[in-house]
Amino acid sequence: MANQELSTASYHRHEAFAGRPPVHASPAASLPAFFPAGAEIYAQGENCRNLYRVEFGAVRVYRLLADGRRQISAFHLPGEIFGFEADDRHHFFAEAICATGVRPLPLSSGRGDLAGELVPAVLQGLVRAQEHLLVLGCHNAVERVAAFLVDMAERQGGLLHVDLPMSRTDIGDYLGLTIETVSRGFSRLKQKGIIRLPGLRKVEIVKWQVLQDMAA
Amino acid sequence: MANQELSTASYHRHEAFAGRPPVHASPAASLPAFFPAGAEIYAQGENCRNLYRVEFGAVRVYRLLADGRRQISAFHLPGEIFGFEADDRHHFFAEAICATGVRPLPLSSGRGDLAGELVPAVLQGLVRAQEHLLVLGCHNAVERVAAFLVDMAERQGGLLHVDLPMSRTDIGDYLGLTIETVSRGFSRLKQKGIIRLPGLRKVEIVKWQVLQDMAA
DNA sequence: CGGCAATTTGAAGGCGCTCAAAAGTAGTGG
DNA sequence: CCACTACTTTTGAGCGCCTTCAAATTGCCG
Repeated sequence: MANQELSTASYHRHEAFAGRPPVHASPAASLPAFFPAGAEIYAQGENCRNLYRVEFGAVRVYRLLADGRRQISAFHLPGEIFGFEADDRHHFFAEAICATGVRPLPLSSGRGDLAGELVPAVLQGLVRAQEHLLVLGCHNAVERVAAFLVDMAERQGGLLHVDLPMSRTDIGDYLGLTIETVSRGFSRLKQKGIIRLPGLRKVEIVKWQVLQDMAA
Repeated sequence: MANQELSTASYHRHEAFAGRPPVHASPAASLPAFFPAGAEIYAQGENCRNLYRVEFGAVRVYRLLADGRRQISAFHLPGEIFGFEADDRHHFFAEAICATGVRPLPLSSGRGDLAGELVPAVLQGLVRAQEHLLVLGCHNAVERVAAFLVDMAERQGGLLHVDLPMSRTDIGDYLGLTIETVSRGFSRLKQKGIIRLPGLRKVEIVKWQVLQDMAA
């Protein structure tokens, strides 16, 4: 499980960033933090110190059950804010999927340009969670994979070439499926000519409309 | 599907309320509205006029797929606020499950005691959605039913006698199961002595700890 | 009591899971 | 540059849980 994502290669690729000044300077925001692949950003039970905005890379937010089952509740891509909690404790784990830069945001600055940015971010998180609920509650395996690809494509700017920073295991734990079933989903979509797989973690969407219809 | 819930009996039980003055008088809040069982509170695509707080009864919030599949994303019980959206349109349907009173709340009153109440309510909605995601993603049929009962019991004050205003169909569409599987889940729990079923829509929890452990 | 609808129970089939093995990739060292 | 190794991903076969279809039962109200 701790795998190639921890390799020195992917780490060093962005290592220089740690010393660079913040890109989007903001009076209220702290300096960005760098996390290598697999690194923990926060853990369940920890105090909430602040929120986070992804600068580059990708983050998985998940919960664990006593018997080891894992539910990834969300992936977060650059520009997205995560780390909201109802009280002052984290109820989830957050980890960098690949080499990732994250900017801590003040938790509840009474004033500041952030105040107007936070409520929409929470609402977007709620919308995403509800969309995900629909997928888990109503969709079969292939439809879930299709919905996942459509979502990732839209969040990467609507391009037809999608980069998946996460492993099949991550996708499985996100979609409530095993890695084998996820893999079969990809294969089925490829076999039907809906997508192509130029690389292990690259997807090219050939028939966008068909894919979107499957995701319903 | 439109069933006994629409019976005149359950309607008239609370009919007198419509003419009663608001219980929790608040300068910013409108008068409460009454909805008989099965009545639509708002529909997907409608403009968001306001939020709502349940005064009595119960509400189901759901989405429909083109082929008729339904995902109930949340039930709302007295005291809870619902109707949040990311933009000015409703993306869900909301219906009264039984005879229900609902108080419309101003959408974004810049000032007023409501302002401090809204953000926690959104966050609670987010927490609930994420908890539900965990259930749909990681739990089997019996565990889902157990989790549902635990949740309902806690939201009704932690009592061991739980009233379920919703039908098995509603529960199935909430848990991503068929009504038959939901029913078998109840039967299994009853057979194991974990719950008793004094009535069709009444549950008595006998072994709280066991039930809670199943729900993980 | 009789009729209707919801719920429960039963039997058979399908989809996804488990177990297992093969194929493909990336990184390391010769 | 190529072989070797460790890992992820893919593919295959059999099984189990949930769904589907069907019938029996229960509860509710006229």
